[in-house]
Amino acid sequence: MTSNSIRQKEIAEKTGYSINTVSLALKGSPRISEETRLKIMECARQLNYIPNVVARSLVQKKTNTIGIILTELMNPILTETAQEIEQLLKQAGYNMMLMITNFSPEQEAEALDVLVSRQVDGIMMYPLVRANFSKIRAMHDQRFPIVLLAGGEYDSPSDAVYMNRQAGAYKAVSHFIQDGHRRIGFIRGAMNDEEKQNGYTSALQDNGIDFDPGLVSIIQGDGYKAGYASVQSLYEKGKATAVLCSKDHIALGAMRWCREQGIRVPEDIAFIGFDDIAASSFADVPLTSVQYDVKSVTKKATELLLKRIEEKEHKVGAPLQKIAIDPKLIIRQS
Amino acid sequence: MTSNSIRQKEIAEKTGYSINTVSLALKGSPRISEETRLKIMECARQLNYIPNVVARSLVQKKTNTIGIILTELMNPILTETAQEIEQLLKQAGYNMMLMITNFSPEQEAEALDVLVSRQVDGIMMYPLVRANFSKIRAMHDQRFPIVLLAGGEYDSPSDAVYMNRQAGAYKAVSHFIQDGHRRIGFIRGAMNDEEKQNGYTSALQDNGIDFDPGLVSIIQGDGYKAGYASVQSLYEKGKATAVLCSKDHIALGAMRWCREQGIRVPEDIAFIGFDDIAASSFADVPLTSVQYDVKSVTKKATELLLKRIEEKEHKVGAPLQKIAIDPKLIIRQS
DNA sequence: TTGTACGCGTTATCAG
DNA sequence: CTGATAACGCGTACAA
Repeated sequence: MTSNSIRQKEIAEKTGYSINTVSLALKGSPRISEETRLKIMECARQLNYIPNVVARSLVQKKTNTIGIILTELMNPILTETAQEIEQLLKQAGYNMMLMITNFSPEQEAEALDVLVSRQVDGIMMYPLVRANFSKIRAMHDQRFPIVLLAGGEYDSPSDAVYMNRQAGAYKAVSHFIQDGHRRIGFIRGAMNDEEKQNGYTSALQDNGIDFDPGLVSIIQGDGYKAGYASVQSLYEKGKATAVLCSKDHIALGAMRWCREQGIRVPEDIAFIGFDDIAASSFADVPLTSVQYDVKSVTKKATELLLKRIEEKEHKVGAPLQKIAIDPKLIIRQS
Repeated sequence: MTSNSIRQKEIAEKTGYSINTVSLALKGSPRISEETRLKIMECARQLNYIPNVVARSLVQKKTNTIGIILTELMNPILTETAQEIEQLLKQAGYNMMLMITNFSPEQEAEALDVLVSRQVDGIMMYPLVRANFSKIRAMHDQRFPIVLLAGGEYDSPSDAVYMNRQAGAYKAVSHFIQDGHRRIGFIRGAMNDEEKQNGYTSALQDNGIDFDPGLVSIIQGDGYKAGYASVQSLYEKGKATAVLCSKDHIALGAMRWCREQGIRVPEDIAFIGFDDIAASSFADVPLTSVQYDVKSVTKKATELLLKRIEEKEHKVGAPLQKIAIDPKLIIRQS
């Protein structure tokens, strides 16, 4: 695009060879003699030749671009996810087109369309809701490589790699129960926390504890503030002695409130969060947390996606694959 | 790329019109009759036609893609920067190719090359070091639209939008001095904090305070841990009564150490950080901080970049532009 | 070892 | 209003 943009044509004219020879020489084809190859390479270097990947993509039907669709970036899990994927893809010779949906089903659908029209070789996405599952299923059925980064509870319409959130919640609640807790609260977001709640309720059930809707609090907005504001009702209303929070931020906010009220953690009330963010280990009372293993998820997901792309190139069929990664409970003092 | 990938050719055959007519009809050209336009649109919808943007880009010499180069993503400022830019670009009809350099000059240079070869319409970057300035200058001189997101202190080789870090540090130190502090420490990272140090030293100088190298601590690695570990030496060695930290994380870590030691903030030692991250307002002693106004920076930068792209399309010349945004000092209790 | 001819899917130019 | 025809820059057969 730069004004001095030079193409293979120019270096062909300059060296006296045909465009074809230039093309072959530049990619080091053995069919070109060492001598002319060097001559051409040297000329290309002097003219500062930069290949036009768009043209190459058109003829090769391959862009070496992967689309990434995330609901947001400010969530530390997704921040790390994006960064890890970028690194892994780069190592494999791919680049990344990033799309943020802001939790909007319309933007999610739009992102899928845009990426397809841009001929990306594959898509990784952190899906929002079921809203676009039919679309995703259709793409998968047409053998478009698409890997979801979540999808435990539901019938994934495509390949998926995910942390088993339900198992994580189950582990956390079981840990509370082992410590003697019977009245266990749960603070969760309005969306996307169904799996965690399933783990919460089934752990209660398996231990013969009745589910009390009054011990579940659904919050909105910033986790820290909402945790700070919502824990009071659980503490007073049901006298919960332990609270599972669907995010560490929520737990940290709640613990802040407790400290200000002179309520001791974990003696008076215990907490477990999700995701094991950095701040959790540094909290006044280091927070026990269900770890989200970003590196494992992104690694598996990238491997799976690249495998799908390769399979497609070789027209190999393969069944839908779902990879669940079991979270660890990082036990600290809360 | 999907197996059923259908092109304008198919819908031309299906409807009996020429490829050309199809192309024009699909983009709603007034030169096509309403009737045939509807017929063609309907057919396209039925066949689920999706335009091939790669082919379009090749002929139009425009990809509607912007390259973003960042040193990392885990820094909350950059996380928000990436997210904001994505939103702004999307609104303007562009998509974003994201590259992370991991603070490596080689990766930064590589990223520039890749983006150019991918024919992006422009680049926004958070530059690492001067290592690639000559390359950037060359690109800018060839009228390649490229906007830097930092670049106060040095002679930017290209258009730039940035927070005036030096002014921020100056404000912070002046604030300390107004409060009666004379022994003011500075904890900074090994790289990219020269501007802040310049502001620090010039504020000292302007107030007749001698610069004491012993009061400057250069740290490495995670800010929180490093702040926690490094503040002791400043407190003991020089009995600093106030410390400017080049990041909020550092200040938060340092304040944590103080609390554990029974040192009162701000009575025994005061702190100011940089960037005003969310956690700062929630700290036990809410942290005074030099705010980084991400939204302003990204907005100005995007506007400037898109203007440059337009100018280039219309072959208009324009002088290099540098936009500095003055940071606010968010005064809290620390 | 090298050159010719054609195609990738779309838009742009010019006739009709 | 519509249709040929030629680009865009590169890669791949096939021929020489």
